[in-house]
Amino acid sequence: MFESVTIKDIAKALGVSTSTVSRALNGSYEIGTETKKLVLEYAEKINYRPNPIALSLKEQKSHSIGVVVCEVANDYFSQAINGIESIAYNRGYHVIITQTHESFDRESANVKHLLSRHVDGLLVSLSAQTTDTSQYKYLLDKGFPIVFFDRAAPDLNTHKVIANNFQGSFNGTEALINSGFSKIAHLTNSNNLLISHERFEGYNAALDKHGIEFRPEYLKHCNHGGMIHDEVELVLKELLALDDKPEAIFSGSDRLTISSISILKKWGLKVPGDIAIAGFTNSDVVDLFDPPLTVVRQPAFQIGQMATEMLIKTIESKWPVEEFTTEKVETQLIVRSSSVRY
Amino acid sequence: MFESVTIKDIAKALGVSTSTVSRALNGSYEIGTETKKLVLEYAEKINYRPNPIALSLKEQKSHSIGVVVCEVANDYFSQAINGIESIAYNRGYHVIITQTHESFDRESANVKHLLSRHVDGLLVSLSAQTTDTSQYKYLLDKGFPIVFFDRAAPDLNTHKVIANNFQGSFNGTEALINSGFSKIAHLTNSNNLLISHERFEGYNAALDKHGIEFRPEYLKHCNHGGMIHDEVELVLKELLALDDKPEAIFSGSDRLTISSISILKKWGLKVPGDIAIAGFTNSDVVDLFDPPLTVVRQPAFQIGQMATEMLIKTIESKWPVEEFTTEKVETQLIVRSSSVRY
DNA sequence: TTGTACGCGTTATCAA
DNA sequence: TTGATAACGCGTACAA
Repeated sequence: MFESVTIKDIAKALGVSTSTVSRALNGSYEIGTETKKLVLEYAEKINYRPNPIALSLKEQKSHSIGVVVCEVANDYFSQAINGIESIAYNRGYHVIITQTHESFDRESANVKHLLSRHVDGLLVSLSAQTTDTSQYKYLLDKGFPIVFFDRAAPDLNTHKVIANNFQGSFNGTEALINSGFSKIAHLTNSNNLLISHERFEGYNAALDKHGIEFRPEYLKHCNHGGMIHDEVELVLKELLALDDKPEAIFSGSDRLTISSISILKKWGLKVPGDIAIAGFTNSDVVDLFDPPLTVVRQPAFQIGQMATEMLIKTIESKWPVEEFTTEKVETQLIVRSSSVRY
Repeated sequence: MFESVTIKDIAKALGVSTSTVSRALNGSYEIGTETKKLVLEYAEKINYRPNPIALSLKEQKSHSIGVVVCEVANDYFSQAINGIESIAYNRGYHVIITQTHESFDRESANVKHLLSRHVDGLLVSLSAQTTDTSQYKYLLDKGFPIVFFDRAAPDLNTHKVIANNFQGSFNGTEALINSGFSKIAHLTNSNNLLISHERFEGYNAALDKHGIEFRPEYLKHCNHGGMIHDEVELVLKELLALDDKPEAIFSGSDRLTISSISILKKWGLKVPGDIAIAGFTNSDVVDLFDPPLTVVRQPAFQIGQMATEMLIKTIESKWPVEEFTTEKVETQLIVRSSSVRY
């Protein structure tokens, strides 16, 4: 079953040359019909499978794609990887996953490692720390296929697949406003990330639409410098120490949403009640919170699929791609009682 | 950066032969000290990286390991994959992940696919549907390295890494008993899975220790035949229709725990209150349930790491392994107020 | 100490 | 229509 049958074995068994076998297998027409049939039947019989490694060496393609994400054990990314796998599998690619743990150094090391593995292309979601995108620029300039998903580099000219962060954030914030809150803080990821900007804009636009003035002291970033829990704790302390405390928080990330609730509960505050929370998350158990959480969900699986399709298309197109597209995928707002004013 | 530098390039640049370069790079001592130095310095300078594909072809090793799990987007498995990746990465292996979605057919297709990819070994967690393990037996008999983790085949003689399901289940059930429940149902995975047996035994032993009689009608399996949600709904209906309804449920799986709570809440039942729940899960947000859930957590990351280490050790040992080990990893009981009797 | 030649499995090019 | 051969990048047995 796993000991490899090669075209040599077939050639020897059938008394033909390896090139004949190769031609028969690859459907080339410059071959005798009966010879072809013979080879195909025998190949089928002994369950011949071409050796992908030899193919790779020959074609100078690894048929693998590299994935750079911050964390695998994360609802959003595990769902995205699911989507990536599903497409890659069908197209005959395999996927090498690497994690940055939000560190720029690990991110560059991962990219180098993947390159030394001769991956045919890269699927990247930037780390929160990353500001220097020159390595990607370098690769892109040489025509190396890279597709960014979710956390894209704003200045790089390539394919991108991202959620409609503006709209998602707008909707989530508006849900809080609709249930009577006007003092709404915004807790979000590193300012380095484009998604943070987009989500802030959505938040801001929602305030604007409802005639609520934006207060700079209500905007808090977490840069994932150290332990996320400590960072969130600090930021929440600052928010609660304000003269005019926020009544609600709209959170721009899964991890921040969960951390916040956890900390606030630890402090004995009721969520909602003392303070309401809504935010981005892809966890499917937040529905079971009491009360269930109002969330903005990203179509992670679909984003993974789209990015992978784009990447493979880019890899397999012989001509350098001229037109880069940015796909925006709609988010889903799920309003639950957690954003209802008590 | 990504255009490959080969030993040929180095040889040409330095006016030596490729074998000299190869020898210098591989630290062979039958080479002139200054030649060696020269080569190494130049290789470093132009950032030479051996082509892993050529190496694979030469060595008849792919330096990759295949992973078979039911689902990536699952707390337990994404954490396990994290562990797998961390070890594999360090040891120079990469990881090809496939999903069964609990289907036996997909499982065998995945194994075949991984084999045709020439993976050096397999890390397998069986699908809930799988009863026929002959394909693994066949491979193992040929000396192909396979390590099972979590969901192992009882009848196969190979390395296994599993959580101490008995103890975990015992502890979880006892936590419910300690808070005053005696009518405790057990909801668990397919009877095909060894872990289901072990978990049932743990549950049973806890009842036994506390002089509680086991009732067959309190034991319910979910076979993942169709939609898990529907299956759980059916099973819960049966439990609640009993003359002597259970006061608590000890659940033997992440998905079942979450589904149950979701359905019971949908029916307007309070959890706990009307019925208490405790169970296996690796989700880290169940702490935020109100009240927080009593759970048994598996050290998924560690299990992934151990399984990968074992597999790589098996792959790299030239002699067929005689002694197969079964590693038991302790689970962690986290008692929360959800198992307190109201 | 170094260079030449071969093989790993495959496809492509050329010759027969 | 088919076969022999080179090439992909590497390591290594063997020859020098």
